[in-house]
Amino acid sequence: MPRDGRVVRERLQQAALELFSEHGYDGTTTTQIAARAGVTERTYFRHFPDKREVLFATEEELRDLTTTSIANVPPGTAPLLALKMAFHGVVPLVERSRPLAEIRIPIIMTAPALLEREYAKAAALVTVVAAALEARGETPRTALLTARVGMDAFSTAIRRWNTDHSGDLHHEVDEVFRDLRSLTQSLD
Amino acid sequence: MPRDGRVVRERLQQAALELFSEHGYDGTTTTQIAARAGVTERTYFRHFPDKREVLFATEEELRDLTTTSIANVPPGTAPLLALKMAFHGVVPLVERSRPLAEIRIPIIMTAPALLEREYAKAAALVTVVAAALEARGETPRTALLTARVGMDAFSTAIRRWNTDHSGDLHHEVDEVFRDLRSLTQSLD
DNA sequence: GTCTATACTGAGATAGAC
DNA sequence: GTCTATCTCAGTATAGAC
Repeated sequence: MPRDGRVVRERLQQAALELFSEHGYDGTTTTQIAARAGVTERTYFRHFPDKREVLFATEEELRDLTTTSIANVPPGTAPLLALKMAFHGVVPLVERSRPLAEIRIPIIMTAPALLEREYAKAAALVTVVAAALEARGETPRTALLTARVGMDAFSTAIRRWNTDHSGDLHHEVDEVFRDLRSLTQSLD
Repeated sequence: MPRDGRVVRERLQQAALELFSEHGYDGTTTTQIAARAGVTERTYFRHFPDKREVLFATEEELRDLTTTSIANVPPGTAPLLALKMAFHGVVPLVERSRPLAEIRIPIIMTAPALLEREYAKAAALVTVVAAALEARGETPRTALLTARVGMDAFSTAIRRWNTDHSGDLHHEVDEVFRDLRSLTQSLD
């Protein structure tokens, strides 16, 4: 058995994907995941703090790229526009992740415990985005509202891109921000 | 021991509030909650599906009032404006709930497991709001985006109202929707 | 790596409310 | 008697302590 931590970690992730797909989340035990990866249950919990987290370890890359994308938008850009521009920089990562997402999402949808973790990850991302906006000089008030609305827009774009099987996520991002603009026109 | 289900349920909720405040969420067992309410642990799980849910049973009232408030907005009103108007109808309930919220929120903030449930409840509310908008004739696409953005606005207003100790939630609602309007101006 | 506490589940028995 | 709420008992799996 390889002792390389990264290898073990990836095997655990792969084993979890397989077992959750085969027997469902509730029908799979952490012992089974560990066994299929060739390690003990104790080793599983050294890599992931709980049974759910094995499915969410990919979020870090998204978080980091989002943060740097926001930081790279030219200074002085209005906050929501800055997010829209930054999201275009994140599109390639999301597009690359589609094959994995097509396995992950059906699993997550069937287990309330996993859905909760998904929402928590989204909330954590909003916090990170708000911090990135504050680093650009926005006030905490503006940063938080903008981060929430912006992440709504981006996740809505991704959702439409997935469900409508549309080819271009860039296009969906632009469209959802246009929708956002017209929705708020009615507030005058 | 009283066999009335409602009485037992409320005693479990009260016991949980007390014990979580005294010893924290992790420092409290479901057995202790049940014992303080004068029932067995098994009875606790008859009333609440898990240890967290005892703190979230009040959400139903908010959900129902939100739904009816949206339905009562005059037909033909633009969707985001309709939500803003509906939220003003929900304000009294939120204001009335403040004393309980002041006990609940500090507990929730200290336990990641409770935070996750809070996010899940918010997501469920977004789904309900989207359905209420669809019932008004909006397309699913518009309904979902509007529901997400609208609930962001409302929860941001409530958050500002709580942290700034401002007196009037109506005012915060109006202000956050004005903020939303000006944020999206930059998208042109 | 071992051991244990605790969250949670299922089946069947029992006790009040009507 | 019927129904529903609660209790008893026995167990599994997660997660954390040692």
